[in-house]
Amino acid sequence: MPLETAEDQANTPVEKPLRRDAERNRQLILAAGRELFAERGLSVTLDDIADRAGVGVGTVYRRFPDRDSLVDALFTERIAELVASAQAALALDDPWQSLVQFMRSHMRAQQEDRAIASVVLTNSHGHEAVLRAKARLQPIVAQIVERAQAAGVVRPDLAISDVPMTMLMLGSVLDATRDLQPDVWERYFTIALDGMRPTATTPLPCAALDTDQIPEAMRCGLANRR
Amino acid sequence: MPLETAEDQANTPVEKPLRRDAERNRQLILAAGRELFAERGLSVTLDDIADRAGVGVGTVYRRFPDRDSLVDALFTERIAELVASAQAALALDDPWQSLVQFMRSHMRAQQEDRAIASVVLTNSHGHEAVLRAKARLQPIVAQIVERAQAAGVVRPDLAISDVPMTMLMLGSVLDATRDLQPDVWERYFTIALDGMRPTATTPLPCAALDTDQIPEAMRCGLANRR
DNA sequence: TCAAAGTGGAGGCTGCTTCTCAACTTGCGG
DNA sequence: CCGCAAGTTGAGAAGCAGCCTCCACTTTGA
Repeated sequence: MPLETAEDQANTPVEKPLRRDAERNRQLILAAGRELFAERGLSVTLDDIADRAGVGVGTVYRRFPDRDSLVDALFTERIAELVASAQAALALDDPWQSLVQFMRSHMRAQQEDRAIASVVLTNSHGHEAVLRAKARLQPIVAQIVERAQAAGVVRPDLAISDVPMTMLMLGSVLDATRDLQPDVWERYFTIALDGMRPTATTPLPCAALDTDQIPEAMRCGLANRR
Repeated sequence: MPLETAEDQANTPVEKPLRRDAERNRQLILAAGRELFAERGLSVTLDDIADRAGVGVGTVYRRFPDRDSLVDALFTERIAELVASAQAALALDDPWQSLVQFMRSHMRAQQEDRAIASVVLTNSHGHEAVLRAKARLQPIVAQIVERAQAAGVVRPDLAISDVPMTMLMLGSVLDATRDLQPDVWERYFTIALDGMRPTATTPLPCAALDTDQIPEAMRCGLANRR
């Protein structure tokens, strides 16, 4: 039996180092993808990205067999940043500020990058890398909400699933207004937060979605944003 | 000089009565359009509508030169209903209930008809008939909000434009959840309403959109819903 | 009865995206 | 400095979806 290759040993494909020009192009493509996804959302075409990167489409397809591979490469890191900021939020002493800060940093991320909501909230984009990154997010959110609830700083009928749904809602405002007045979402963010406090006690008239219904809901709610 | 035709006199094209079969088909097309727009939103194609109506595409195009003519024919009446329910809301004694009832009936309309938000909130669909119908809505909404403000039943920094924006937000929840649990929007409706009450006093951190920016915002925010 | 009105739906057109391929260029180990 | 594997390119194939036209045919009603 022959010696195993590094690839076999690690079970992750070795990246035999790319030729220098190829690596340079890869970086150009990643940079272009980052910019374009941020500016115009997930609906940009790989042709657009090739143009912006100053390379041919063929080069893009050689490096990233499909759009999701590129998404994977680009968003794993962005999501890790979100996870980090969620952890930072969770580390705050004040359970209410913890929730507020988490939601706000999520919204800021959406404001800076049109595509991030689609990737984070649905399961329709990217491959395993993105999935794994997202898997770390959900329990932190749950902790943040549960802690707020235990501390009595949110209305008692608030559910975990209300947080992503609120993100979705505010995201629609963001999309509508980013070209006119990119900060207006903060008005509705404030309204939503005030509506979540325990002082706002009109009982919520309907059961919340289960957390496991959220991906499906987001798939529908963001279908249009690609 | 020949006698003027009725058309010239009225400046509205006379509808010389259609042949019986043609009129029957027209009704079939309208019914199909109503159903399909309600079920699937404005993005249904005229081909789809022809199928549902059981007529050929050609027949649809003969009767309605473009999608917007059909939208005009279908939504003028729906919008008139909205105007009526807004007036009914305005007629209530309690200024707060007035606002709540208006918004709720608007949401109900959205729940029953996927297309109505796109038609009512943007200026991108339909022709003059729809425009004229909508023109009657805006001043009523303004009155409802102003009265609520004068009575001190909403936070003082609430703007008129916050109402359509809230509709947009809640609409995104509705779209996301209608197939899972069509009433969940009421949770977020409640949260939003609680956040609009004067007890919720975190000051709104950003100026509201002008009412005349609303159509543009809605055009962006609903672009995806067609 | 028959001209005018109306019909259907295959198919042309346009516009968009994804992805391929064959001819060409470049980097680098020997 | 050479040769070739690796890389590049971009036109265009292929596929799809929607919009709308056209004309041989049917139906209506004066």
